Amino acid sequence: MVRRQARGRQRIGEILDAASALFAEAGYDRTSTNAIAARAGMSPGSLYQYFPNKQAIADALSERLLAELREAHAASFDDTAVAGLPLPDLVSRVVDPLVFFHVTHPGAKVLIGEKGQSLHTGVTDRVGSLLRARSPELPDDDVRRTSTVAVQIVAALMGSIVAAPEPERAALVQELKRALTGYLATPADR
Amino acid sequence: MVRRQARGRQRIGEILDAASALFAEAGYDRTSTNAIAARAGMSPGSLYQYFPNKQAIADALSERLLAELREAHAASFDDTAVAGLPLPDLVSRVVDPLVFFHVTHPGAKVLIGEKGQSLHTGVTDRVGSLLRARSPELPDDDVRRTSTVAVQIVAALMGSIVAAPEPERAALVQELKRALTGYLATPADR
Amino acid sequence: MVRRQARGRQRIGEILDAASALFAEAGYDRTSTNAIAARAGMSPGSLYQYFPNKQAIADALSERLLAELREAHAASFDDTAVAGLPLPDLVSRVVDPLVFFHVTHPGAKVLIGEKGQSLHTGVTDRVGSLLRARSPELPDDDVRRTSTVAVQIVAALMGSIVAAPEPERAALVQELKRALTGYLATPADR
Amino acid sequence: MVRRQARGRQRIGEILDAASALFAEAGYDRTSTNAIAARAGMSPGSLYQYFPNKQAIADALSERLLAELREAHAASFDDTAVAGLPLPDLVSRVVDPLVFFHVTHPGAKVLIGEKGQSLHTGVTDRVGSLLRARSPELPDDDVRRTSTVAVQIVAALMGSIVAAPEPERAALVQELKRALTGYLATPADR
DNA sequence: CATGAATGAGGCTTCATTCAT
DNA sequence: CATGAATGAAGCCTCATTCAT
Repeated sequence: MVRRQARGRQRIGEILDAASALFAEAGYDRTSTNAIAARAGMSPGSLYQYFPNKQAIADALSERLLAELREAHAASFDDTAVAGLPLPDLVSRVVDPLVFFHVTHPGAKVLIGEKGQSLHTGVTDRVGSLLRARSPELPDDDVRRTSTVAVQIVAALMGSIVAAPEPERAALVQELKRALTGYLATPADR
Repeated sequence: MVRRQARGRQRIGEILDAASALFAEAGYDRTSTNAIAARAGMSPGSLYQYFPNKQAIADALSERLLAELREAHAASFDDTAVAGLPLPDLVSRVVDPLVFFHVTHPGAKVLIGEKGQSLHTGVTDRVGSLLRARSPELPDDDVRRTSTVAVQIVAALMGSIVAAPEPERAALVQELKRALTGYLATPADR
Repeated sequence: MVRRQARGRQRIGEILDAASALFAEAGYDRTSTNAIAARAGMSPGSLYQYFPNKQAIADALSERLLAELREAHAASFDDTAVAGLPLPDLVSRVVDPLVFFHVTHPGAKVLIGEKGQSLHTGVTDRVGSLLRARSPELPDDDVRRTSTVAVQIVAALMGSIVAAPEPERAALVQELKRALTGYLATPADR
Repeated sequence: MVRRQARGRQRIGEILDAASALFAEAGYDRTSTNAIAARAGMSPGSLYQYFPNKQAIADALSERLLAELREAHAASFDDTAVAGLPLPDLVSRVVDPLVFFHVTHPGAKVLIGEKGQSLHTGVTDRVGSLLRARSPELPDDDVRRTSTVAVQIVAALMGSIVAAPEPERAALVQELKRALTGYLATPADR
């Protein structure tokens, strides 16, 4: 029965892989559940053994992406050591795995940035806690707003970055870092 | 026959108004052409007299939005006088009408930011020419890249700005300006 | 434009005819909307131009059947002259057109008898008003109960009657009349 | 292997219990075999070990209901002593256990009354033999017809009876008895 | 040129049934 | 015999587009 569960997990993974690829290619609305099932090598009925409806697939995909993202970031630095880093270094430590992640998971760019989808929320929270660690005196509202803006900037540029061929990609990543650094270094008021 | 053309232009305008409203409410995919026709007070058949298919409506809407946007910006400053402005002032002169425009035309936020749609391209070109005016010595590639990034930042935040209720909206606009100022003020290299 | 409406009414009629036949053959659940459309000589999409969903077709069919039934009964006697009739005659005047009606509209037997469907309610109300006319002193609850029971008896036997070939059919109609006469002639209490 | 068979019988019973409950809740068509299996605490595959298809479950359930019904009736009186009873007493002796049975087995009301399902046939035969015992001189056709009609009347009203809350239920049972007594007491001809 | 009925492919989802384990 | 994942046809309904009037 442990085999059963392992098999189930694998099939869920296949579904999410297929959905990720198709969402990346055509977006959520234009991706049919039958197409996801076909790409995952199963029948439509099987897909519905694992997910109750199309939205649930997107949700689960968001969850998985978020988890993988957390893992990737955890490998890049630990939150406690963050307060002392110079801003450009911090930005690089955050952005680089993020870019790698998105290049590796092109499906992410469709889900991230859509409010209410858990990935977006999760990433924003994570960035918020980083900001909080660096600026403990900042009001909660400002932390939330700044992290939201930062995440949206990243999300906005990520599409171009992922789509760009390699020489240009690096340049765009530079630009993203410049934008974030410039944004976060600029005093909030005035 | 001049009357004919005037009538046609008006009907096209009605279609675009309807499409704009519906795209804003539900997005492109979830807006049906029949709904657009109904909102525009005409039959589906009539709609197809003016547009060959759904995408053409979105394209025409993008064109019209771009034209209106140009007009709005032209009223805010003239390109030739831009070189001397301090950066924060320039940003405000660009961003404020843009925000006003998007608040007034909520449909724009669905179309802007989608690559290949003419609005996006047009706005990027326009920003590029502003950059060029301020930094004549910058390589073409850098101008293009910087303007693309700037436009994407604006597009990314515009959604939240339009959606936010007024006290928060102003705060988000501040953040957008901070982001742009910070980005453009930060030296490209290093 | 009057032609348009006439055409629409006709197509609605065709849909109801088709639904009636199929409901009679297989019942509501086993009748597909695509089958109704096909039998009505139109595409599934056209059907949905006239009805928002499957249940609405059944409802409209019930309404139409009820109206036709009212007409048939109105031709058989007028309510005001009913009080003086001997019970067997009254029963015949009610039952005969009903039987003719059901033989002519086999779809009716699926809809009648299902509580909450308007035909059933309508017929019960009508029978109730007949009872009320004959026995003005009867409590409301008894009128309702008696008419409900009478209608259910008719509905229950109608299936066999419609299904039976002619010599047997007449015999069953006799039985139905006997049942109703016996029921209504028997004093309620004791 | 006796254990085997005992186990099998028990599982069949569980399936029929589950089916009975679900048929009562939603009807035959709207009850899925998977739901039956789940309610019976087994897998779909196991269910199909005992029944070749969905209809066979309904058939077996009808058989079982009929057997239980026979048992209930046998406890209420014996056929040989029936000839001498006054009609109202006979009706009560038949109807009361029937009502109790249906209240106890709500699933029965979906199956009874559907021609060709064995429960209906069985009940009709039983009533026929009662009639035959009381009126030995009656032609076979009349016996069959009368018992069919009587059973259909019972079946028709049973739905309302089972569905009604208690004060109303008793009243409806009274009505049912009145209907049967009236029907059977009324001379067949003229 | 307007109309709106008509089309039919296709989307999401369910479910009776089978089969590998 | 049990399990439950797998199947795939089919059901209800939508919608971009066309065409007769």
